[in-house]
Amino acid sequence: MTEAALSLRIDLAGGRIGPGKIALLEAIAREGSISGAARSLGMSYRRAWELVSALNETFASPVVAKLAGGSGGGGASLTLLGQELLTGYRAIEAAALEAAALHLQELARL
Amino acid sequence: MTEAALSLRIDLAGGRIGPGKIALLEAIAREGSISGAARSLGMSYRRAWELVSALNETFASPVVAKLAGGSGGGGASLTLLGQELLTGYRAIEAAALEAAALHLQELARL
DNA sequence: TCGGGTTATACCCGAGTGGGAATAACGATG
DNA sequence: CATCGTTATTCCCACTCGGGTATAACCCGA
Repeated sequence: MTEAALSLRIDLAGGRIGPGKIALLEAIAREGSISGAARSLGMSYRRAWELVSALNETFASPVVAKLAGGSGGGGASLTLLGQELLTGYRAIEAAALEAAALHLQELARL
Repeated sequence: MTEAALSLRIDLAGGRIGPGKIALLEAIAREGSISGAARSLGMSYRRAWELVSALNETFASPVVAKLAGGSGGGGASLTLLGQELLTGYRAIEAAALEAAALHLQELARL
């Protein structure tokens, strides 16, 4: 039982990306819409929309593709860039976590 | 030139510890007082004191030893626990950074 | 006994954050 | 062309964070 958890934040040129935005991206991919993702995460639609907006501003091309109106009212999905961001972050997270696991246990028993 | 920087935050049972508190601890060790550390970091004494208070609440025993009054007005220094926390965090940071460096470069060119 | 720099603490206030609600725009489907 | 759930946007407001300020308490050394 490791009492200590590690959370990563990446500073890109366009902005910061942390666990919250990553979780939102995953929820969007899973739910198929921003509003659905917000509901799923217990977050207000307003905040989710703002986060997506910030995410899309972070890179040269958007990370989330949005569609207003249409069948089912529309929806949102990850662009290829968004999927790459997701897997990239998770890869960094996994590598960092594995490398730090030993030291983390040590620190947890302080 | 790595465009992407990584910052770590550790969630212990008693609270979270990130780059800010670690920098403060280092400044206290270097300056010998909370107020000196605050000045050094361009931070208000009020905030520095609050961070130290939060840090000391995080663990069973204090991380910063404080002394009011006395020669030079008093001062503050790191306890043994505080020094261990510092080196532990830096070790985790170094390990995580090294492990993630490759993936970070990849992500930076998105 | 006084000075001085520190810790310790309370108060006010501006800025930023984010929720809640309301409303418009959208567009495929029936 | 009406419906429906979504995106998009705008208000208002409570809460938090942190700076600034002020003041007390502290205690060694001169």
